[in-house]
Amino acid sequence: MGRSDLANSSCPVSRAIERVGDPWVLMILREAFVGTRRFDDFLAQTGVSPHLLSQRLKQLCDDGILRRRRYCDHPPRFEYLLTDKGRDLWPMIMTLRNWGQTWLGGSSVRLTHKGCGARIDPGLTCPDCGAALTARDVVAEISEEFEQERKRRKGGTQ
Amino acid sequence: MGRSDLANSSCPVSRAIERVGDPWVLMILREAFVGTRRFDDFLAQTGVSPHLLSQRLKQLCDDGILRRRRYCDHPPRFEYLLTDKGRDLWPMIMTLRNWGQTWLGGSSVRLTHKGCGARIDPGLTCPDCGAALTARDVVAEISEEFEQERKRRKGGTQ
DNA sequence: ATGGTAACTTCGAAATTTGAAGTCTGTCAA
DNA sequence: TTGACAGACTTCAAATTTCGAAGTTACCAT
Repeated sequence: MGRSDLANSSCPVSRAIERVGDPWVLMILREAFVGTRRFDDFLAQTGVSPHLLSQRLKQLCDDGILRRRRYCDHPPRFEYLLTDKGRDLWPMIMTLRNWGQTWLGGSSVRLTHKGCGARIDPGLTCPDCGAALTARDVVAEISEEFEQERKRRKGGTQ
Repeated sequence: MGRSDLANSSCPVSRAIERVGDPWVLMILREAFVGTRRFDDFLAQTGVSPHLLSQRLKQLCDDGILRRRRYCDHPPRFEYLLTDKGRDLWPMIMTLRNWGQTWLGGSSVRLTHKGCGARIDPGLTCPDCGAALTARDVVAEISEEFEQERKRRKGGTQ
């Protein structure tokens, strides 16, 4: 398959991984959710090299996850803002937080729900009955297309 | 900072990214949740090269996310199983699915909640009041330690 | 003894990443 | 009017990682 083919897979998980399955992209997103907008701040807080940061920001803009906005004309200055598509990746970062805090220890980040004021650790729930969900509680049914893709690969062809 | 320092950060998100913020690790996890256990099946279904697969599986075992179990003595044969720590990464894969399906289009994966039988798209909710959550609904308060780490970096030192 | 399966390992070429240094455009303070 | 500074990058050589094809080890079946 090769990594660059992930985007064309019949699996929505693969397609998503192609866009955001990169440590620096995830670090950039974490920062964006904390309010970071400027190149040099991403640089300092993520620890990525300037070359890579430049590449990744371009890629994230191309993918519609961030947008580059000129916030000063003279001299030209730019900032990077989350789009709706980008903001919808917040559960990814939350899930990383939850897992990191549960299984990796170390210092923590506390979350408060503005709506009800409770201090929370948000998890996945069934939108229908409200029950908390784990891997065992859900059955996944993949598309016919994806089923075919898997069989083709199992055969060893491609 | 450099990528290898992520593990020691005061941020639980960074620490998690160090372990699972890699496209092949995520693909391996996706497969594991679908029931894949054997080397050659991971190989075929993820498209990773055998060398990298070997490395990543080792790393995932070291991190306690998978465990390597001998399922045949003669000849020696091994399989890779999710641990509790690994199974707890299921929300990551779900979140990737949700986002990929919403924003990237293409074929989909349907989920059914065993408990209530409903076809669902699970999202994050407040465990206290049950409301669905987005980035705007939650305030994050970072640890004093992490605050310090950020200030140090902002200064340009390190 | 030939072919097949499973789980890997090896290796050279190709691609990516790192880190330090430099560039460009303009502001501000002395 | 000169020099320091800020922000947003770009460049480049060296180091590291990844790719893909081929090979290895250990068995079983025919």
